[in-house]
Amino acid sequence: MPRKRRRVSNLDDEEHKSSISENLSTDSLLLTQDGKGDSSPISIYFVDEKMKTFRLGSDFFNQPCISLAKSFLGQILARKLPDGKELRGRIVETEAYLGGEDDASHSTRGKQTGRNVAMFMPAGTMYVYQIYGMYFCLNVSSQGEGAAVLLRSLEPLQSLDTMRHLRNLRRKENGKALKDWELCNGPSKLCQALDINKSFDRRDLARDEEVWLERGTEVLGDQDIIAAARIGINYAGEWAKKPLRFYIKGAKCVSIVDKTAERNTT
DNA sequence: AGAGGGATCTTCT
DNA sequence: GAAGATCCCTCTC
Repeated sequence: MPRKRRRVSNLDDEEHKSSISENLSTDSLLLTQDGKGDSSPISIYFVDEKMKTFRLGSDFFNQPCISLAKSFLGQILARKLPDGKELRGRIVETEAYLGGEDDASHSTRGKQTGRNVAMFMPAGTMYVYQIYGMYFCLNVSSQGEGAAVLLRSLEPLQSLDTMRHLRNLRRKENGKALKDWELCNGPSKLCQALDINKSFDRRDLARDEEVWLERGTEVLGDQDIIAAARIGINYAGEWAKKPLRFYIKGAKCVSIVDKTAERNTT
């Protein structure tokens, strides 16, 4: 039986030239980890002359897994397509996968395989794996052996028309049009919308030319973050219940809202 | 709003 | 050979 495969046609040409990087000020070049003031400020920015944009560097990624999972919230994931078009989205939901002790992690019990080696590579390395035979998920390795953060949802900011086009490639023609908030509200949806696939596995998010992270404009505090159980890991026993999923309270594009967790957070 | 099933194939046992 | 860090469509309440 011939396999159906829709052709990836030329992307929409509408321009969205507004550049977020141009609006970034330099007065917040320092941050304190966890906002608790218990560690000295670290420099996390550098200006990539080649790309003419601010981006978060290796120091940002080199922090403990849970800390990094929270720190991702509010930051901006940027993607440059081969045709030069830039897509951006604000990260609103992540999950921490701690490594050896974590039964839900691909790296549980220190298990290292061909698939998950990126989890053991230096902090900031992207781990992209295919799931259910047809989707991709994007993780970023953190401090800690085999630990990584799954990026689950973005609030689309730039080039939404292109994101919608990329998302529609695998959908029925008769299907309902995707709302803006549905473009990236799931781990594999964001990979579709930003055209992130297996070729990004093991690449460095701090230095890659096609995808990078920028400092968001809003400063978040602990009161803005909900901690809830992770999704789709019910097989993991006790670890399935641990509050290792983090999302921005009230954010529109969170994939699954946990009302119980929100009640217990106030 | 929620339940259920199909799609689809790599990875590891 | 089976499961899976998912998504989408359809059916029902």
